[in-house]
Formats: sequence, structure tokens, C-alpha cells
Amino acid sequence: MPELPEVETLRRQLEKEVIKKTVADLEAKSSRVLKRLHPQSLSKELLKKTIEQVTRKGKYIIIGFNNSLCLAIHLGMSGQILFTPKKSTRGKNNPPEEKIPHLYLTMRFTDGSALRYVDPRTFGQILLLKDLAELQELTELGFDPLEAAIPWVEFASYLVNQKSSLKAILTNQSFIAGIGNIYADEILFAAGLRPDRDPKSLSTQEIRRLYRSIGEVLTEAVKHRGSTLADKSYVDIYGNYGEYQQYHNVYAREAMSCKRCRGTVQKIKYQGRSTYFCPLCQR
DNA sequence: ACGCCCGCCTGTAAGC
DNA sequence: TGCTTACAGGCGGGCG
Repeated sequence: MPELPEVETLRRQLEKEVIKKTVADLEAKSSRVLKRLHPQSLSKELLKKTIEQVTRKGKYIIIGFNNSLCLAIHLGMSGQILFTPKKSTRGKNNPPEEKIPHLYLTMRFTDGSALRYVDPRTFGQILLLKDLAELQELTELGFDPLEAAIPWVEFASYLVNQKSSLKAILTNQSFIAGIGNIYADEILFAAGLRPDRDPKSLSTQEIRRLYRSIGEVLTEAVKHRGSTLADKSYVDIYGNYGEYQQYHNVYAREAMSCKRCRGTVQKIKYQGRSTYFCPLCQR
């Protein structure tokens, strides 16, 4: 589910819904999602605290409280952050809490609304940080391409010193934070470059095109509130699907015709992951 | 030394 | 139909 556009969509929605809200009650289920964090200490630390800001770094959502503590959430492959407004009617989309499968955290606010974290595959992480700087140390994240893009010359000089392929570089979180398998493929299509291309062989023009494509694809994807794939596992905080999948040029379009050249989109297994590209448009 | 592949989980879908 | 296998957008650890 969760690459930068999806996480940024959640961040914007959370900013609208939970800023200035005060925690009335917090319930957490002990699991590897919480790592070594104890449910009781988590609830003790955050009880009666007020949310001041919701930020994002790469694929992490960071909820900042008025005691300077931050709850950092990484959604892994299947994590969902869901918001329930104060007067929630119990219906099909709002089952009683005990019926929600894979629920690991419920944060209720004083106004009766609530935030939940749900994660079937439990690859996600919930971390309690003393402050924002701690996340950086913890994860060695690279630059965020939407919040803090680096100058393109710096981008270029990094690229030409790399030994791995373009796709590996794009998905390396310690260089660029936030790009995963879907958006790497879409960015490479937009740039007209093959996923297995050796960065040392890139012309200046190609580097510029790649740099531009990163910003354009991610911005466009945020505009359409991220991608929900066939498995429907990505939903926003209201349970709605994203719409950027309609605009995918290659991802999950195996054997379909290329939207640019009418060639055929290929699916290969590359570095252990599904990779989609157009062999005619991308070189 | 570093790029890369496995395994961690559950759910779903395709394949036989 | 039903069992088995493969695969899924995450990442860290360990291996070659």
C-alpha cells in the first residue's frame, strides 16, 4: 500500500482531522508492530496529550504531541490508518471494534472521534520518539523528494558514483525517501529509462529527465490520492480508494499496450520484485 | 565490502 | 470444488 503519495495523502487528511485533538484513551495490542514498546507505557505517555502537527518523512507518518513526543508510523505492506468521526453510526463500514481484524492501536480523542491502526501482515512499525531528530538517526533516511528535494547537480553527482541499477537507486531509502516498487517503475517510464540501466551510462539530459520525472510522477500521484491496486489494501483515513492507478503507464499493465508507443508492456522479475516497463520507450 | 536475495506475515487468486 | 502454490506495494539481516 504505502509509498510516498499514499502516505502524503494520509498525512494531509490527518492534518485536517486530528490537529488540536487531545487523547482521551489509548488502547494498543502488543505485537511486533509495536516492537519493544509496551502498550501501557504508550498509553501513559500520550494520555491527555494534544496533537500539534502531522508530518512525513519518506514513508513515515509522524504525529507530534505537545509534550514533544512523536508517534512515528510506518505502514509496511498492509498497514492502514483509519479515522472515525465523533458520531459514527454502526454500519457495515463501521463494525464494532472487537470485530475489526488485525487492529493494533486505537486512539480515542476527547471529542469522541478516533484513530485506528490496522495491519494484517504486521510489517508495519509504530515507534515512539523523543523528537523528530530521532527518526533520522533511527532510519538513515535520504532526502524527501517532495518536501526537501536536493539540487539536481547533487543528484547527478550521486548517481554517477553508484554501482547498482537505476531501479535499485530509486528505491534505496537512504538516498531518496519514499519511492517503492510502483513509483520506481512509473518514474522510470516517465523518464524513458530502463530499470536495469547503469547510472554511469546516463547523459546529462537523461539525468535531468529522471530528476524531473521523480517530482512530476509523485506530485501527480498525490493529486489523485495515491494508488489502490487490485488487492484494495490501500485506503485513505476515511476508507476511500486512491485513483492514481488509472494513470499508471506500466505498473500492473503486463501485456497491455504502451500508452505512449503502442508497444507491449513487459513484466519481469528484477532484483526479486515485479518490474514493469516498455522495452520500446525505455532505454 | 557491498549488492542482492530471503524471510518475515496474511490474504487472495491462479493453477492443477 | 478443493488443495497447493505463487505473489503482493515494506525492510533488515545475512550471504555470496
